[in-house]
Amino acid sequence: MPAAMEQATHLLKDNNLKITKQRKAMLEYLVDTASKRYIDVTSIDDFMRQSFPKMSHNTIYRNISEFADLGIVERQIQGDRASVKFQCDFQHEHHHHFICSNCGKVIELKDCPLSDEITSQLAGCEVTGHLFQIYGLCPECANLKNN
Amino acid sequence: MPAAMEQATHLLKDNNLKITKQRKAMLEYLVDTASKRYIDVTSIDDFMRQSFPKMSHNTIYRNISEFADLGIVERQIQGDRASVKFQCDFQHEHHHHFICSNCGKVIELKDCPLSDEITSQLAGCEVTGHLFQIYGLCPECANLKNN
DNA sequence: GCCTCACTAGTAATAATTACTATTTAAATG
DNA sequence: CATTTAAATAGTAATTATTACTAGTGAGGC
Repeated sequence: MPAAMEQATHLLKDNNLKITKQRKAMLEYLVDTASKRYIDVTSIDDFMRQSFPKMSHNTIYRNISEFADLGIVERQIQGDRASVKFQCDFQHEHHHHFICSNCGKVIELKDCPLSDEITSQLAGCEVTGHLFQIYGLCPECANLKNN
Repeated sequence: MPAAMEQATHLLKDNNLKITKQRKAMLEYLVDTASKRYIDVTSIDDFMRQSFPKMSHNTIYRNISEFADLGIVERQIQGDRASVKFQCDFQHEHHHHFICSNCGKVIELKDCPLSDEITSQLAGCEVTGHLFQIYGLCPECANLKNN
């Protein structure tokens, strides 16, 4: 079992969630397809229901929600589609991403732009989070477009 | 007529779009309520249809789209709701925002975190845009919460 | 004031997501 | 290993947000 699966199932157990066939199948699919790119929720729904015709929307959406709550996947709207990506690494240090707007692929960035200079402009505010992302075409998609 | 309305109607005319009662009413509402905060699209829909019971969803959504295309409003997903904000200033220089996750209010930031150091990590990529936003509670909402 | 084309109302369809409930199953326990 | 039980699931239906379609209307140029 790949490390990512280990970590994910561990997290489920720690939270009294059962390792069902459905969850396992979903996690495997996500590790395979959404480890380095965002994939939209409806195509997860489509795929799972093709592979397991008896699976209900409910199950898929609920599980995605739970995975997100546990930090197993990261939710985000790409373009106008609700998407998720498998968490890069559970013990990974804070970082940001370049995201290909064509294929959803992500590239990790080293820097975090949050600085004292910036937060000092926010006197009285309670800062809870931030988002920094660069968009564009990854080398592969840029090539395809220019040829 | 406030400057923002002037600019917006000018932009519409320049693009062969007519200044209809419906558009005017929507713009007025947006200038009033969405100049310094994000407001979600469904509540625009609700409000407009309360004020003008004969207005159709179609009209509201189409106009929001057109306003967005012209840069009159800025679209964004806040939490999980499609939201818009009136454009800060049409000739305003590039900047980013702190956004209150409770009330949607925005505070402008001076800095842009995009640097050569960062883009140099993206060899081969075609960068088309970026997003930098800080989230949290504005001073008012932070106060409310702590009392 | 008239004409034309963009715009709108009204209705209906679609897509994505959530709700509900009877049944099933993972996994804890004896 | 058999029993038990809370959690999860399937199946169906509802809801919510958004878009499509078409006949009729009105803004604004002439």
